[in-house]
Amino acid sequence: MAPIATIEHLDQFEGQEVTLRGWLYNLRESGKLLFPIFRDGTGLVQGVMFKKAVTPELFESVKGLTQESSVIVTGKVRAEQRAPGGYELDLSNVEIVQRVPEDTPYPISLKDHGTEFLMDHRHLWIRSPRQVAILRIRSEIERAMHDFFYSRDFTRTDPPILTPAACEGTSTLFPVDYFDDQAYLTQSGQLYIEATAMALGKVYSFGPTFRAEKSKTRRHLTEFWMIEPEMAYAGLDDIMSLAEDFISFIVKRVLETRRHELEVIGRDIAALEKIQAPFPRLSYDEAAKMLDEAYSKGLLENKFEYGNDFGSPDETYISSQFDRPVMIHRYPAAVKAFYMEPDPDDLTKALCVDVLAPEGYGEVIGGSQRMGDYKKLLDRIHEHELPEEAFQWYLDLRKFGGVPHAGFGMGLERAVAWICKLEHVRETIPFPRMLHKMYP
RNA sequence: UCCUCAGUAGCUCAAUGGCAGAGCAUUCGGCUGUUAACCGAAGGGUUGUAGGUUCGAGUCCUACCUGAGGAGCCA
Repeated sequence: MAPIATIEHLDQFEGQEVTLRGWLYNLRESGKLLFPIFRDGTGLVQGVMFKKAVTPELFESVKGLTQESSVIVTGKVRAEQRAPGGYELDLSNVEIVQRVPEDTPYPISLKDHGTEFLMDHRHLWIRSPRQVAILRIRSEIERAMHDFFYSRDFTRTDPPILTPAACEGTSTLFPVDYFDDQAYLTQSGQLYIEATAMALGKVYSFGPTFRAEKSKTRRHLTEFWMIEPEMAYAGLDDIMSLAEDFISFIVKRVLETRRHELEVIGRDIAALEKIQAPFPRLSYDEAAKMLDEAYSKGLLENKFEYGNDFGSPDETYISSQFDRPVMIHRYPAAVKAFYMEPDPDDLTKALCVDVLAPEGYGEVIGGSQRMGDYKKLLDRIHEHELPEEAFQWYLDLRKFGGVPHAGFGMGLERAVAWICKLEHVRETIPFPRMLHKMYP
C-alpha cells in the first residue's frame, strides 16, 4: 500500500509510489495518452497514463472522466520539467469515488466567468486555485494575529454577539427577536472588551460583526470579522505603536509562510516587503492641508471641506503618497464616535487614529483612547441621543476604578483584500454576506 | 438612497432596424508529451419581464426586475 501524500509535499516522495486523494481538475487527452490534472486542496499535479501501461478498463474509466469527479489516485512521483509544478505522477491506479454526471457538468470551467455567476456558485468557486490561495492567506493572517497578541501577553476575551443596544448609532443594526424582546447583532465588541480590559489588563477579541449599511462597494460586507485589542493604562500613542507593530508582524508572516500563495494570485511581493514599522503619522490637520494642496494642483476632483471626515477618494489620495500604511490621528470629535477621549491640547479633536492601507485600500484600522470621565461620557451619550439605561454598565467602568485605556479594531477582510491586492472584499471570506446577497 | 453601465445557448461574448452566431462546456470520432492541448462532427435559443413604435425589434422608446461599478456611510 502506497503512503498517502499531499501535492504540496510531493517533493518528499520523489521516486516513490504514493496515493493522493482529491479531485480531477482538468483532463487533456492525446490518443493513447492521458494527462489528468489532480487537485487535493494543497496544489495541482499532472498525472500521466499510457494506454499500454494499464488495463483497458482503467484507461477507459479515466478517458472522458468529468471535471471535479472525486478520485483516489496512485502513482510514482517523478520530477518532470514539462509538468506544471515540477512533479508528475506515473499513474498505476485511479479509483473514482464519485463521477460527475455528463448531463450536469461542473459549472465552473477554466475559462472566464462573470461576477454574478461566480457568486451564485461560491460554494464551488472556492475550489479554484486562486480562491484556495486567498483562503490560505486569510487563515495565515488569522493565525498571525493570535500569535502576535499572545506573544505580547494579551488575553483573548469573547464579547457577546447578541447585544441589547448599539455601539455606534442605531441605523445600521440587524434586529433579531429575543423571546419577548428585541436584540441586535453586534456591530463591535469594543464596549465589552473595555470591561474585560479592566478585569485582565490587556485583552483582545476576534469575532464576527454585523452592519446593516446599505453600502454597495468593493470594501463592504454586512457580516465581517474584526480583531480588537484593548489595553488598560494606555493612550493614543500606545495603540498607534501597537497598530504598526501588528500590521508589520502580519505582513512579515505572510511573506514568510505564504509566498507561494502570493505568487499564485500574482501579488506584487516587493510592495509588501516595504511594510515595516514605523509608519508615517499625520495629524488630521496635516492630512487636510495635503488634500488642499492636491486640490489646488488639480490632483483631486473635489475640494476637501475642513471639519468633515475624509471621503473615499481623499483616503485613496493620502495613502497613495506613501509606500506603507499611514496613520492619521486627532480627527474632529464631531465626526467620530461618542466614546472617544478629547485631545487635551485641542478639545475639538478626538484622541483617535485611522490606519489607511496603501495602494488605495483605505481604512483598515480605527482606534482611539476611550473617554475616561464619567460625567463627560454621560453627556456624550445624551448628545448622541443614546438610551442611558443600556449604557449603565458601560458608565460603571468609569465609576469603579476608571483608568486611561485605548484600543483599535481591524477589519480582517479589508486587511486580507489589501495584502492579497484583491479587487473586492467578497473574495476574502468563504461565504460573503452583502447587501441583497445571502445565497449560498 | 443617488449616479453610470449592462442583461442574447450551461459559461464568456458577437450580430448596420432585415435568416440567432462563435469559442468553451456536453455528446460522437481522431491523435503516444499535452500545457486553459489540438483537429473533425452533432445537439443546445420564450434575446431579463411587461408594454409601445415599425412592413419588420436582440437592436429604438417607456416602466419594472436583476447584476456590476462609483458616491455617501463605515472596518
